[in-house]
Amino acid sequence: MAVTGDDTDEETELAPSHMAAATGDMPTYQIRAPATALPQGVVMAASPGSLHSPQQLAEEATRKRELRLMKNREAAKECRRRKKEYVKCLESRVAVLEVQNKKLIEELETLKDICSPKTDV
DNA sequence: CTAGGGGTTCGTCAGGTCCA
DNA sequence: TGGACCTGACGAACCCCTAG
Repeated sequence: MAVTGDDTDEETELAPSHMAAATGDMPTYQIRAPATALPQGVVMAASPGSLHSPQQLAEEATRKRELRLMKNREAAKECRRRKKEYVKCLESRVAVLEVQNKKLIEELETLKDICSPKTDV
């Protein structure tokens, strides 16, 4: 996300969405992706109807768990990537606002100089 | 050289929200 | 309401730096 000099748009794609998740005051910064592509190598389950023996059931449970862990692993990576991006975005915004603030302070000082009564020396 | 402290990254779990 | 998804929290592994 390129942040240009005086870019002050209020609604970036990373703007905090609906609410603070779970515990906190930290805003969320996610956009629900419409679809998640399965990582390579993932084989979808056989139809449940084809399972018979306890061993097959156990294998299916194991396979489901591994699939879940893999998906969560990918989700965690994506979540961290978005968070980094969000933090970068905030930092850029801070930089922009600091520049703005500095300019305003300078302007204020200039106006004060102009408006204040002169003191003779 | 090495113990250990601080920082980063990663995988996992738990608990929350969202949606069919 | 159950399953999918998201994310904070936590611990482990790793790296780098520094004092002794």
